[in-house]
Amino acid sequence: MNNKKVPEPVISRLFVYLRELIELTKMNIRTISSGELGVRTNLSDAQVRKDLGYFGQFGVSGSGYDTNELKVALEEILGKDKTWNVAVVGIGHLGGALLAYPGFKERGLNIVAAFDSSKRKIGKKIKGIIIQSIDEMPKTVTNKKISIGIISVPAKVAQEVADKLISSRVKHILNFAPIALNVPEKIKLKNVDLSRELETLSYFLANKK
Amino acid sequence: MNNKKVPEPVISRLFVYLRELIELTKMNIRTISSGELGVRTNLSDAQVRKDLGYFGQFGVSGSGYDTNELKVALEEILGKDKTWNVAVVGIGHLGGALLAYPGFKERGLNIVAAFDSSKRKIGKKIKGIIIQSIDEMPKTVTNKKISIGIISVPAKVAQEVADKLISSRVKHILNFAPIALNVPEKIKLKNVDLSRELETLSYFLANKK
DNA sequence: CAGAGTTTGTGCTATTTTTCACAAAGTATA
DNA sequence: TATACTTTGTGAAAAATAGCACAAACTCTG
Ligand SMILES: NC(=O)c1ccc[n+]([C@@H]2O[C@H](COP(=O)([O-])OP(=O)(O)OC[C@H]3O[C@@H](n4cnc5c(N)ncnc54)[C@H](O)[C@@H]3O)[C@@H](O)[C@H]2O)c1
Ligand SMILES: NC(=O)c1ccc[n+]([C@@H]2O[C@H](COP(=O)([O-])OP(=O)(O)OC[C@H]3O[C@@H](n4cnc5c(N)ncnc54)[C@H](O)[C@@H]3O)[C@@H](O)[C@H]2O)c1
Repeated sequence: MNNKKVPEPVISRLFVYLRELIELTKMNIRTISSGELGVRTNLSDAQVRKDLGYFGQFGVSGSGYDTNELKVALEEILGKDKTWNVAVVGIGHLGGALLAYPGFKERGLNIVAAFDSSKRKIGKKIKGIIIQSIDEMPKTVTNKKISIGIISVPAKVAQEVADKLISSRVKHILNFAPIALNVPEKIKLKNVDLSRELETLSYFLANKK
Repeated sequence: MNNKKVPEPVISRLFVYLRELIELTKMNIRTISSGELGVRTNLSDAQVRKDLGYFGQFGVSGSGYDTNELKVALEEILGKDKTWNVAVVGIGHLGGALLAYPGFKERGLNIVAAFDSSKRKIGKKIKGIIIQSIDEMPKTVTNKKISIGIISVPAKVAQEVADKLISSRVKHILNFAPIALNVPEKIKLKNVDLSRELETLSYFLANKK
């Protein structure tokens, strides 16, 4: 165990290990080596060990990691014993897909509120959640203890939606709009830029050797 | 201009610069400094200049970059003069959202085919595209010159879908299923793991200082 | 056109992240 | 219990990425 701050890529990979460990325990596989875990996650054995090394010593020389023990340890480290409430803003194609996805809840991320500006949509119920007007955001965020906001509105209104989320006291934001948002230091902002991912692939087509 | 290989994060950012330059030219802003471009994209001025430096010298000391000139140069570098054909496999919530998104076409990424395994869906038409059976993939990929495949099927069938795409001669893959896929070296694979993005945010909630 | 002010391009430095590589600690076998 | 494996944990090296800082190049102003 060391005390250095943990790089974000490490955190991100821990979720991948955890996901795999959940599968392994379901399959009743009791131990796994860093090498095998690496194969299953497309990462190197050294990477697996180094990542875990940020949080302690979980393995046994010669045999590897106890899958259940490591799973429990990672759940603890990653806060998987807790659940978090999430709001989605912009219930269009993407927002609707997010609302419909059961995988978030399975991972302790409960979408408990949905907001949109369209008169046609407000009041409609999707997957048990009533779409609300933006005006109700501050009240709802407080009442429902929402800590994460997802932005899936068009780019040109994304900044104002971000500001509204922040003034409503959401802690962190996941943004799908293809635009750079400005948020205060303390707010953790993650961007998912789908066009950019696809475009990057197209670059390799255009510049193939 | 230097000859070193271009890091992928650089490529990715060039698309962000380009997007901004398109806005700037629309707004009839003729020149922009690296500093200002950095502010607009949440990047440092040095980063902007370094990134551009991989491809040449585009700026003018004392005044900055000609927006239109740089836009044209980036379009050339990034292959934006060409268009690419894309197939989506798995027309569920997410696949449907991707099909409906007009932004891809605007960026030269044409979704020209959709595949699903569900009898209920095959034959149905979404946004002008008829959903086909997986069996038709090899023929369609060839006929429609599809070079990128998007995987939006459940994780447990994602590998077989990837294999099918590859044997159908798709060049690169964008994968939304939360699982590590194995693909040949020459295939560029990008993963978008939405749960992981959200979970990473929840980590910072669980471990806030 | 001289002097003040801007901004680029880039070598160098710093930081972050990954990989290497091996002693130490365990397991398995007989 | 000895011997041959296997696998961990981790410093130290390497690679990848980002940031600094400044001479050189250009603009602007009076
Ligand atoms: N759908 C995709 O596959 C895709 C791909 C890449 C990027 N994106 C990005 O994701 C975002 C959402 O995409 P989408 O396809 O779901 O768009 P969409 O048009 O289907 O949905 C946008 C929704 O936001 C709502 N909205 C508009 N202004 C609002 C406001 N001020 N407050 C609250 N709600 C508001 C609209 O009523 C609509 O329901 C966009 O920024 C888009 O660029 C989407
Ligand atoms: N929707 C989300 O917000 C979200 C979030 C995170 C991750 N994901 C991931 O994205 C993927 C798609 O999610 P979704 O919500 O669209 O799921 P979905 O269930 O709505 O759609 C999946 C589609 O794939 C089709 N399918 C199943 N097996 C197939 C096969 N062998 N060949 C072709 N098509 C097949 C199904 O018929 C269905 O239409 C999943 O891997 C999911 O884990 C989705």
